[in-house]
Amino acid sequence: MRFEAITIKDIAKALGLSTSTVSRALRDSYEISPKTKEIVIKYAKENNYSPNPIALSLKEKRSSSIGVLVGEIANSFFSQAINGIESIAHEKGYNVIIAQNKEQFDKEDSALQYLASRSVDGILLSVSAQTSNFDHIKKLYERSMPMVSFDCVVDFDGIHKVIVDNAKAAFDGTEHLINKGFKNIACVASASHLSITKERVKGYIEALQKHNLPVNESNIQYIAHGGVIAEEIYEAMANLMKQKNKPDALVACSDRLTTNVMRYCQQNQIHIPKQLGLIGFSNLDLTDLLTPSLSVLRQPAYEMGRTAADLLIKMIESKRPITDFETVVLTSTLIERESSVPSKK
Amino acid sequence: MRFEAITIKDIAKALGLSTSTVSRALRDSYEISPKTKEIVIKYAKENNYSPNPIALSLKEKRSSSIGVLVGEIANSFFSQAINGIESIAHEKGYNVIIAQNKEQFDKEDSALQYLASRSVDGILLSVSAQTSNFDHIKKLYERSMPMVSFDCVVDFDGIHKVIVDNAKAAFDGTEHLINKGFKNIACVASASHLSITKERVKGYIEALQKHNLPVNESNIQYIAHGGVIAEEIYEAMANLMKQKNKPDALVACSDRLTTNVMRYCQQNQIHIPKQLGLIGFSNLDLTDLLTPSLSVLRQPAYEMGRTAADLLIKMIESKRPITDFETVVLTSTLIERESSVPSKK
DNA sequence: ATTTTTTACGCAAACGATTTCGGTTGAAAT
DNA sequence: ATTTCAACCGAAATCGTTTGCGTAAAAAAT
Repeated sequence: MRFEAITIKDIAKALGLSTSTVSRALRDSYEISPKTKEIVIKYAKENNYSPNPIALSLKEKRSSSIGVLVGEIANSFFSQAINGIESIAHEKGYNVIIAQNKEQFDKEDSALQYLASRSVDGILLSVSAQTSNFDHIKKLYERSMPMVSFDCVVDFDGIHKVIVDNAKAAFDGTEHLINKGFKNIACVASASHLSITKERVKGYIEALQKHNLPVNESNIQYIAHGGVIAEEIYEAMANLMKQKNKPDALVACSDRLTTNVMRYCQQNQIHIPKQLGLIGFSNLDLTDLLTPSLSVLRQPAYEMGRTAADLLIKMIESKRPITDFETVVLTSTLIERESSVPSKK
Repeated sequence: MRFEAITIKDIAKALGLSTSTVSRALRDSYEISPKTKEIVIKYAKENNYSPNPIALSLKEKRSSSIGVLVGEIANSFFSQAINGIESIAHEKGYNVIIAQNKEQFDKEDSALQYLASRSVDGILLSVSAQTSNFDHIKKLYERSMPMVSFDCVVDFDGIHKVIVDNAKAAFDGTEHLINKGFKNIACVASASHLSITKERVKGYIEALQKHNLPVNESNIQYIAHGGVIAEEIYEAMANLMKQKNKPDALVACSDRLTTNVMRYCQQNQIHIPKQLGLIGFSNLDLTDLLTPSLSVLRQPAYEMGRTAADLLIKMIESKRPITDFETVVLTSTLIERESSVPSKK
């Protein structure tokens, strides 16, 4: 059983006209008499005709759809970003095909092939935590597939990027902890090769240095899969906490990391913020409901999605090849709550 | 700038063959000599040819894509269900187009038109909280668009449905509270006209009746937008708590409702579970981290997605019209945590 | 050597829509 | 009466692919 729609041919036959006349009447061409137009439009409306988008795509050589490739839609940041992407895409007549990489390189690769083969007009992507080689992306890009990278961006030039002020956000978060009196601050970040990780760790280090605090390499833990595997974080936390000089606070560099750090602390009776101050990157809606309520560095996910989609569609619709590539940097927000403020005693 | 792929025509021209020969060679037809096949396949591989899916869609009258229309992807239940849908869809060669209704009728309607006009081969849908009239869905369905309804299902027959044992889940949740010693249990549910709401409220009432507890209509609050507007819940909670005979426990009938009930209690210094026991439907990953940790009724979202997608694809690929419609009922799980257990004192 | 069968390939139509080009009216202008 | 020119409409190409049908040449059978 398949959905059978009425075609322009059916209308032509029913009305004793040619398909070209019907097509022109529906597109309100000046070559068609008002009378004929009226008849055609009336008939089309009555039989709720709508043009077959596939036939149109074939003719126009465009599918009016864009692909979005992200870590996982269950991630609040991404679902918010997707909302932003869709708001722009729908406004401009594109539909959105979503694919997930689950922070795995091979899934990213196959999803990318998949999107390209489904002939999307362009792709928005945030690379997986496992991705250190960008050949698969470059290859597609060099075959002139319009692309915009956002959040976890690719590390080569010649492509639009939309990010937040990662270094500054991490700097602010770290400095915030310092200002609250914490002295030995650890950092849990995603895979070390990611630009986003490098920037955030850089901000963390700079804040320590500004305040003349020692930078201890063993206080920086990198999580290969970006937090989707909880055990990796538990292990990292165990490494941190078994040190002689245990950290008294921690900056977590992504959503998954932040929540899994909390989970570890809860399971191991580490009191936040008494034994460990915590601030983390997070776009979760529930951070205010946690105990303690979570101080977060929040990214403007919706805006990032909108910006990235806007850049992509401009690129798709541009007549000439783009040679001028932007890196749009949006600002994140520090929301101070309980987890980063030592309990007064 | 647009992504230009190599076509079968290009190969034909380059190799001095006809397009039909190339097509057949690539599809390994017996009519083509091994030699020719080899040449064609080699050339195709070298120039990484892949068939244009749009042309194929036009020819085959199918797009190999299915639409999914849900409340919002930021909702954990839906993002998990979508993961299940994608797992089946990709396995069977379909891609997934996601649309959101944001629990609004008009958005649902336009998204539905949108999906149909994008010529998806079938649609999976969970209706919005505002939807009490199903004409827009029926119309599409009668034009023989394959559809499967899941979670928040339509209220007419002749369509596959995938749901959980809503009444039983609510019954179990309510009985659980009763067994923990709560006596005056309220219920916060989504829009009253939804089948899912009716069933859950039914289960709630049955549990009260089984245990000879009075059913107090004013203890049942219906939330028109299903929880996306926090104020509606705050108002409902205020209504409940201003009663002379305040409830001592509460069953919340969806994710958003549950978390917003918690938020209300936190803002109004109502202690859970001391002043109000709480159990709620939720598929959030963080419910264990909340304070108190949240007792939940968890739906098998991933499995529901898989089941619904499987039914839909079977329907799409069926030769004959389906006349036998299933309602698959999966079981939800009660996870007991702190929010539903009175603090011992 | 002639006929029959196979093998291997090309032609053309089809899917649904748009668009270029061309043709037929009828009326106005000369 | 002839020319001109709108106004209106149709035929056909096009997008990329598949597929039924036709057919040349080669192989096999007579």
